Amino acid sequence: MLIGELSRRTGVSPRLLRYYEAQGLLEVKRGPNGYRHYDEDAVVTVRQVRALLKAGLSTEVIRAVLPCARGERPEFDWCAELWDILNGELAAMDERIDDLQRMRSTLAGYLAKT
Amino acid sequence: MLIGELSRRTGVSPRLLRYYEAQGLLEVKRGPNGYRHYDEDAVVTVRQVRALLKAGLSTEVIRAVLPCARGERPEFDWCAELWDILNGELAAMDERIDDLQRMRSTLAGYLAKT
DNA sequence: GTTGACCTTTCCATCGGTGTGAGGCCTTAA
DNA sequence: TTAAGGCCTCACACCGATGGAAAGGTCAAC
Repeated sequence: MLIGELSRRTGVSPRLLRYYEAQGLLEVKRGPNGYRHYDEDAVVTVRQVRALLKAGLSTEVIRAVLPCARGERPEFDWCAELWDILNGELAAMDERIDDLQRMRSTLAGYLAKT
Repeated sequence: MLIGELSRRTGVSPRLLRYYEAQGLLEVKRGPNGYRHYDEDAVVTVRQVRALLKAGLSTEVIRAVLPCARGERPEFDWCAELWDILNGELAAMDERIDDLQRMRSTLAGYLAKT
């Protein structure tokens, strides 16, 4: 399918689809026109990319995560390293959450004092 | 105290202290020189700002949060609104965490299948 | 009076995910 | 043949927190 259709089917702008491609997140073939031709899988891939971005991962991390998420080459040590990366991300998030919740109770305290 | 001292005492660069002021997070008086003069409270305020930033809040949200965090004017409806903002932030974070954890179990599934 | 430390403002840069627009090619239908 | 609409690349702009440089004012100490 062409980029417009993929855009419509995923709700992601063509601009971003090209960007994801440039970041190595999305494979695409070119017709003799130079037009991009995506296969069906692209829809799934784009959805995964969006989900991971929404989860706060960078495209760089996603590039590492994706092949594993797609079930390709689930090799041992390689995925273990990946696992570390993800755990690092999770830890960072947990820390942020903690900070936030601590502030929340502080604020709750101020509110209660009223 | 002058900006250099506040910077030393908080570990925050003068550049950022000026930025926080520009964002309306930090009050400061000027001497006849044009030099900024901070009072003692500024140290506490800066620490609060740093904590909230680290917790992932934007300066815009922090501007709304701060007066309440400092115990000033803890008025009802006003702080209720604030509460909504914070809950919104927390909800967004929880959602991101959820996404991330879902991806994590997906990945874990792939790993287990090996 | 000069040196050096400190302050001022203003402007430019960064990074990553996006938006937007210009200028141009391709294809199809009127 | 032309108009419309889809596609291409390239390039500039934004946001938000932060760093940094440049050019200049101020003050204290020697």
